[in-house]
This record gives sequence, structure tokens and C-alpha cells, in this order.
Amino acid sequence: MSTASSGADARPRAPRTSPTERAAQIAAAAEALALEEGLHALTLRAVAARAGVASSLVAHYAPSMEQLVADAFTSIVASELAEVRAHASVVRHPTARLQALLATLLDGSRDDVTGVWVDAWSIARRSSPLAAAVREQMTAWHAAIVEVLTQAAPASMPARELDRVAAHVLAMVDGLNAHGLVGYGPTGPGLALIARVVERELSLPEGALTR
Amino acid sequence: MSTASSGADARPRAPRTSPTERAAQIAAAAEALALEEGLHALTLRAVAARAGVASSLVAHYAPSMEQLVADAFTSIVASELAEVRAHASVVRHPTARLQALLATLLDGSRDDVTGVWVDAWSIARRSSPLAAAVREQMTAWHAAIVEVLTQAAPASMPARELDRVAAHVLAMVDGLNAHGLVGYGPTGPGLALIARVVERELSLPEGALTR
DNA sequence: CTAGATATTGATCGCCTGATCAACAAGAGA
DNA sequence: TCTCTTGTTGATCAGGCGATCAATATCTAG
Repeated sequence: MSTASSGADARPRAPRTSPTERAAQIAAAAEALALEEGLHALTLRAVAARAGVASSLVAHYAPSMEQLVADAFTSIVASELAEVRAHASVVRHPTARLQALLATLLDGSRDDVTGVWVDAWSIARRSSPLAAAVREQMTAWHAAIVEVLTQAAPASMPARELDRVAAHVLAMVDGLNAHGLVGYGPTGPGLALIARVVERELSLPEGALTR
Repeated sequence: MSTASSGADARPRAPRTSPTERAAQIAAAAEALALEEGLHALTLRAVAARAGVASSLVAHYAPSMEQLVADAFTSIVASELAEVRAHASVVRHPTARLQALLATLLDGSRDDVTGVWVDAWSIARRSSPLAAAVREQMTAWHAAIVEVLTQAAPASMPARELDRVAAHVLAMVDGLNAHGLVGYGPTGPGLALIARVVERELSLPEGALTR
């Protein structure tokens, strides 16, 4: 018996760093873990192992696991939104930009984030911090969709209508992605499904969003 | 110290019954618990307490908790489908029947079942029995929606189109209900949102499904 | 070079989970 | 009434959970 004995973590001691940096490392570990294994995988010990620190250190930096989960969710989803926004904003033509937005939301390239969303809806029923975070991010997504819709819609279209169409799009995207996550339904035709509706609502020529 | 001592369950012994009946009781307890507390609440001990038996008896009747959860899900959702089918089938006029179907799916009167659906999508990623059960029930729902749509649609409408519209409706309903579950968005206007699309797709007069 | 501040740790508590198995109890058939 | 089948139980195992706290190790200011 020379090396390990019975310790709680059995691991070289983590180098001392600034609280800010350490908190960032732990948050990053939590986000990566959630994307790979889902929000359920965010346990004190799993996050600690991922970050290479003792589990008690994670507890030291996070007020509670409930809050850590809510924060990880917020960070993941906010990043996704920023990413998608950036992806769409490079497309100049408004209609093409709308198409790019819808396509990237439905092509399954973000299944890991979709998994986080579904976990969040489930867990949020028992965690009010997470519930608040979910509502907040949904509102942000709604606003982003409205923005892109507005640019592609006739100027005469009232904001009320755009709100409605955005809610429709958000529900469709979330529904279709949830379905795809369990291996059900057509993830490919998803775009065609939703494009058709949006074209009509915005008075765009048929096929404007599928070509 | 006269009554309880240290036992595992501390409870009057359950009367001996036939395996069939006992299995049904346990299944019923699991379903009720899932509707009230979510699929996450289905633990060996919680189901046992609800059924008034020892936890080891639940383990004796269920091959595994994973399977018990999948079975409870299937039973709950199949019942819901039968119930909704019955509710719609008493409406004679096809268009009114379609409206009744959509309205009952979106009025929030089945939030408990929606919770079970969301839990199922989340857990199904880690449980293949549940994943299979989810796909199976989604297929059944799709078929039921197609049926009602067909009766309200022009006879000339190809089955391919009806499939597409049904997928659209299912995604919308699931998306809107998931949103409503965390207290986000307009659960009331939900019907208006989806009715508008379905009216157009089926060439129904505007407002046919909202009045 | 020392002393104080603080980032980090290991051990521990109480509670929960699914699963297994010998032992018990109660109804059914002889 | 007696035996046999079998529905039911309690105890137990190995593991995981969040949280807390005294102790330790390391950096920094004096």
C-alpha cells in the first residue's frame, strides 16, 4: 500500500487559483457534462470529477445543486442563442436569413442542446430556479425569432401578428425536436412542415423558405 | 415500545390475493403516482407505499423499475388517447369533431399527462424500453389525429398530405403543452394558433375551428 | 522569513436508490 | 385436520446523493 488509500476523491491536489477562474472552470465542466449526459448527470461528484477538483469544492462554489443546474442551463441555452443569431446574421437577404434560422434549428445539429431543453422542462416542474431560468430563455428565444421574422415580413404586418407567428414557430421547433430526440418522426421534412406555414403567414411566395 | 420496532415497511400485512389482481393494483398505484408526481417519482418504495405492500413485492412483480416506468407510461398515455377519442367521437359533425379534439388537447385539462410526456422524452434518452414505448404511443396518436383530420378534409386530399398535417398538429400540441407546463406562453391562444393553420391546410372556411 | 488569509481537501452524516433472498404466513387440496 | 404451494415480508447489500466542517496546503502581505 503505497499510493492511494481510502480518500474521498483520490486525485492530485488541484492547483490553487483565483475564485473567479475556479468558478468558471466548474461552470464549464457542468455545461460540458450537461451537453454530453443531460442535466440529470449534474451531480456534485460528477461535476467535480469533470473539473478535476474535490466534490466539496464544487459545493463550496455553488449555493446548491439546484442553482448550479439552473445556471448551467441558462449558460448553455444563452450560448446556443448567441451562436444561432451569429449564424443567421451573416445572411444578408431577410428571407434567406429566416430560412437559415429555421434550417439550423431543425437539422438536428443541436441535439445535445435539445436534450438539455427537454431535461429542463421535466426538472423545472420540481425546481423553481430552473423554471424561472427556462421561462427567461424562452422569452429571449421568442424575441430573437420575432426579430428575424420582422425583417422578412411585410412592413404592414402588426407586431401582434409577428408575436403569434413566433410563438407558433417556437412551439413547432420544440415539438419537432423533442420528437426527433426519441427517434420518432421526420426530422428532415420538419423544415418543409414549418416553412409552409411561415410562408403563408408572412405572405411570402410558396417555396421561398425551402429553396 | 409496544408497536413498531425497526422493520423495513412497518405496515399491516397485505391480504393475500391472486397474482393478477395484485399486479393490477401495483400498476394502478404506479400510474396514479406518475400522474401526481411525475415519472421520476416511480421508485420501488414509493410505488409500494402507494399500493400498500412491501417494496420487495413490487420488485417481485416488476422485472425492473425501468420496465415498470415504461409500462406505466404506456398505460397512462393509452388511456388518455382512448379518453380523448371517446370525447371527440360523440361529436357528429366532422369539423366540430376536429375542433373538439384540438380544443381538448390544448385547454390544459390534461396537464398531468403532459407532465408524464415530458418526463418520458427526458428519461427515454437513457431507457430504451421507455424510448420504444414513447415511439409506439406517438405513432398511435398520429394515427388518431389522421383519422379525425381525414373526416374533416376534402375527399380529394391525398393521404400523404394528411400525414404531414397530422405531424404538424402533433408537434404543435406537444410544443405548446410543454411550454405551458413551465408557465410560459399563451395556453389560451394556443388553439387559435393551430386552428388557423389547420383551417388553411384543409381548405376549411376561416374561423371554422375557433367558433 | 514569518504570519495571516484563504483555496482546497477528506471524512462524515443522513438519506435515498434498485435488487436479492431466506424466512414466514395463509389459503387450497387431500 | 394436515400438508403443500405460493403470496408476502423484513433484512440486507452495495452504491449514489447533497451537504457540512474541521483540517490542511498554499499563496501573499508585512
